[in-house]
Formats: sequence, structure tokens, C-alpha cells
Amino acid sequence: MNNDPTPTATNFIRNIVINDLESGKHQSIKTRFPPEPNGHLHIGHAKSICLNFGIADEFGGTTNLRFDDTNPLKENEDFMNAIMEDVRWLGFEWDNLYHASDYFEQLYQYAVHLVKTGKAYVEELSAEEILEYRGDWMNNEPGRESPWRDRPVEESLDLFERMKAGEFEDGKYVLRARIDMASPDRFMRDPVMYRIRNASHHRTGDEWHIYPMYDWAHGISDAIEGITHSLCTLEFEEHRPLYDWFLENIPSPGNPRQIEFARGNLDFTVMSKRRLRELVEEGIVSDWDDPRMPTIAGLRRRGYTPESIRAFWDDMGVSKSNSIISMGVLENYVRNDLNERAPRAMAVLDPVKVILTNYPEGETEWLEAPRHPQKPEMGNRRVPLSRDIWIERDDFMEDPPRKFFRLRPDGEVRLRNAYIIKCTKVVKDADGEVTEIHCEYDPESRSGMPGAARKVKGTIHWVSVEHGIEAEVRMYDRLFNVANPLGEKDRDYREFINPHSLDMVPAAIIEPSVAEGKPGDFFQFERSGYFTIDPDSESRDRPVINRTVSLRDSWAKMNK
RNA sequence: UGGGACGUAGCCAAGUCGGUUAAGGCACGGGGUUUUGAUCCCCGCAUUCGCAGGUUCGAGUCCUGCCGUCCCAGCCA
Repeated sequence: MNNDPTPTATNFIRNIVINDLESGKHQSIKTRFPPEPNGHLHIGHAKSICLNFGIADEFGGTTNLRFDDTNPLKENEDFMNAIMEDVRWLGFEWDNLYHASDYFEQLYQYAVHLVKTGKAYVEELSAEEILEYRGDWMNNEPGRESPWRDRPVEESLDLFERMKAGEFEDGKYVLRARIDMASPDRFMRDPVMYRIRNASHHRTGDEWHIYPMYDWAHGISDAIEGITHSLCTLEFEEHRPLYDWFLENIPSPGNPRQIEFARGNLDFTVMSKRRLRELVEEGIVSDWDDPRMPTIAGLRRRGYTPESIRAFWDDMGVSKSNSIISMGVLENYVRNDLNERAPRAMAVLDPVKVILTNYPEGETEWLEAPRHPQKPEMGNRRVPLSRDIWIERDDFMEDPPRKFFRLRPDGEVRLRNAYIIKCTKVVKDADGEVTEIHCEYDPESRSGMPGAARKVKGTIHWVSVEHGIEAEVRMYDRLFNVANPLGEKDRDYREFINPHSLDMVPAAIIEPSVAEGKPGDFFQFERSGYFTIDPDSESRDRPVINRTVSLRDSWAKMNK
């Protein structure tokens, strides 16, 4: 929530809505989100979802979820279910759930109307011939009219009915709108409205043998539902005259307006369904919900919150200029959200042992540690300390550079939520690798005690050896190591897969409070990043934890 | 060499009928607070709106020309 008088996010679509409401063109508005159930939703779809639902919410309108299921060859029920789950997860509830297939009969009747008024005809030219007759538009050449264009209405009506009845094989005939073969607009050169597909549809079964094309189905579906503002992406801009033509030439039940906006793209990833499918099918990622995927399911598993995704798109705005947003911006939105809400915990990813030589052997004390440093209302958790602890290998250097605030020989450092310790001895193996660090702790310096006021430069995290729990931590990073994987002409995008997009840490050590978590729970591992418990935890002998995103690290940046 | 769009900082992006200091966020730089090198808090960050002309007292907003980028040859959506 923000109480500042910051300017309300605005955009051209919002302005159109405001005008339509003020002018009385509409009393209320209605939008729709119309995915084709042929794949999984990704972050780009989330932009459309946030826009459609968001703008209706803002002005007291409603939004339908409509599956654009006009092509039985590519669509199925599983994709439908996944899409519904994703939309709900993002935090939106549709007013009505519809399918373009709900309107097959009405669409058919409107098509018959067009045939009867001489504005549609049954074509029997082949697909190749139709293409050829449409002319070479690069040379601004007008199309030629089909010999079947002036077929008597009765004949078209009869043929169309028989197409519907299933009398013909695929491709034999097609129903075309009779518009203008000389139009400079390609989509107006007698577009196809129906094709024969003797295929069974996941919802209507074998009832239909003809299926409507997108252009024919979409606008009419909008009109039937009383959609006022039909928001879609830029590539449909050229279809708008056809969208309007269809509605003007039938007794339309509604008067929707199509408005186009730019898709939302991100760098360091790919977003097309084809590419995403390849990544899955070729085993480059584990599945559609692999945490490296830009899919909603992937982001969810990665630990992104719906709030962060919504805030991201709300802030990014909507325009008509194609853009590629930095992945860093998205990452920043999860950090911001998780910073507010994630309970803190300690986890050591690359452990090295520290022995507190003056700490009583066999003793354990349970220290109180706040779940959130700025939010006492989140309460405390208890963290066990004993003589042997693990610290991060990175947090000790024998011969540190300037400005290294962590542990060094003879140096002091604070153990987060616990005591100040001083390094007294370093034990190494034959290879010179540090195997053990001996320290003395200052018993007066425990957090909360008067002696705790003593300041030392660095604070490091730790986990008790006796109480720490092993977990598999999956360190995720960007899927590609270049901003634009599709940008190189003669190189395949797969060549740019980041080899460190997933680094496995088979045995990290986590504090006990984390092990009690359930899949989907999130944490901030202090000084490291935001992490979430993966569903794989249920079938494994140890918790499986995904890194959502690292913390900002100005130390690492300084050392670059 | 066709048609449809777009071009405001490194990345998004607001800019009502042309009117005075070109919003905001991210990134970046500097400082402060801090038991996370996190967070938080200050401060700074486009004499200029793709380029060139023109209209006007006045132009990012209007006109002309040019340049650049994206989309379009499914009986896909």
C-alpha cells in the first residue's frame, strides 16, 4: 500500500476506458482474457492478465476467462486446467468461464446469415491456389477473384451445410467472406472463415466437422459476451478492420472495440511457445514448471510470489512500443516483496567447521532470533548453538584483501544472533585446504546482553553442527548467458544456455526452523538470498530448496 | 520497391486543447543508519524528446521529408 500522492499509473488504454465511461458510451466495462489452450502461460501472458483483470477491477467492471479453442488439433484439457490454475494463482477470479466452442452453433448461424446476404461463399480452390489468387502484396499487386466467388447463394448454403454434416474430407472446401480481393489490406482479401477438420474436439467431441477461424470467432465471441474493450497484442492490429467488418455485417449482439498493446518481453530468456516446448521436449529443462522457465508454473516453483508479478506489470505500464525489459527489474520485484514477508533463517551452503574452543563441550543453548529484523510482530524462532558450528567457506580468508569484514586469523566477527568470536588457529590438510578454524567466543557479547553493544565490523551466519539439517539446495540463475539468445543470425539460441543456470548443492546445512517448512514456504537465508521449499521435498530423504534470487551484493560487485 | 505500427535517459515509462522546472520506477554514483556488505533514509542522475527542416510569441506535443526498429505470404491463434 502506498499513501503517497504518487501519480496513478496510467496508459492509453486506461485513458480510452475513462473516456468511454465519462462520455456514457459504456455504463460499465467488460474485458476478457482469451488464451488458446495449446501450451502453458508465461510471464508475457501475465501482462495481459494483469491488464485485463486490473483495468476491469479498477473501474468496477468484470473479466471473463475464455478459451479460444477453435483448433481441435492443437488444444487439450490439460492445458486448460493448467491455465486456470495459473490465473487463479496470480490472484484473479473470472466473472465467467467460457469457450469459443460454446458459440459454435451461433457462429454457424451468423455464417449462414453472411452466405444468405451474399457476403460469404463456399470456395473449392486449394490452399495453394487461394494463396496465389491473393496476389503478390510485396509488389502491391491486387488479388484475383476466385471462380467460385459468384456461386449462387443456394449452392453455397447447401455445400456449407454438407461441410458441417461431415460429408467431405479435410481441405475439400472452405467458407470465405466475400469482401475485396483488391484491398491493400491482406486480411480483407476474402479471408477464410471455416475449414473442414474431421477431428474430434476436446469439448464438443465429434459434433463438428467444420471449425471457425480466429478472425471469425474472436470478435463475435467478444460481442456475445458483451465485452466492451477487447485487449490484444500488436500483431492483431492489422486484423482490426476485419474484426469490425464481421461485426458490421451480422446482426451483432454487441459492440466490442479491439485495442492493441505491445507484448511484454524479458531479456536473458525466450518466450515463444515453440521455443519453450523445445526446451522441455529436448530435456534442456526438466518440464514446463522447471524453475528456470519464464512460465507462470516455473516462476511459481522458483519462488516468485503472485504479488511480485502483479506489481511488476502494474509498474511497467502498457504502451504500443515493443520493448525488452531487463530481467534484473523483475528480480527486483521479488526481492522487494520477499524482503517484506520472508522469515529470516540461516543456512550454510559451502560449510567449513569452526570450533569454539572455550565453549563448554556437550552444551547447547537455544538462542532467540527474530524472524524479521524490522518486523517484531513476526515473532522469534529458536536457534541452537553448540561448540562446533558451520560457517560459509567464503566468510574466512587467511590473507584477505582490504575491506574484508569477515573472519581472518586473529580477527573478530559476530555470529549473527549470537556471540562475537575471535579466530585463534587455522587447521589445514596436506593440500593447504582449511579444514577447521579454532575460535574463542566472548561470553559477554551474546545478543541481548549488555556486552553485545560492543561493535565489530563483520557479522556472519552459521549453523550448529549437531543441530544442522542437510538439504539439497538448487541454485538457479538465468537460463541464458546472453541478453538476447535469438539475436545471433547464424547461431542457435540453445548455444547460449547458461551452464550455471542450475548448480546443485547436494548437502547444504540449514537451521532446524527451515526443515519444518512445507513446499511453497519461502525464507530469506540471511546474507545469501531468497529461497523456497520445492515439492520434490516430499519424495526425498531431505528437504529440497530452490534459490529464487540472491540478495543484492555490493561486496561482490565491488570485487568485480 | 507493398501494408500495418512504433521511436522520450542504460531499461521500462508519464506527458490532456501546443504554454513556462520533461512525472515515476529500475539501474548507476555519493553520503547516513544497521548484529544481513541486505533492508531503510537522504542527495545526484535528459538544457532535451530518432534526425533535418517548417508553422508559432511559444513544439516532445502541429506540418513536411528522412532514418531506424518490429509485425504481416496458416485452411494457426
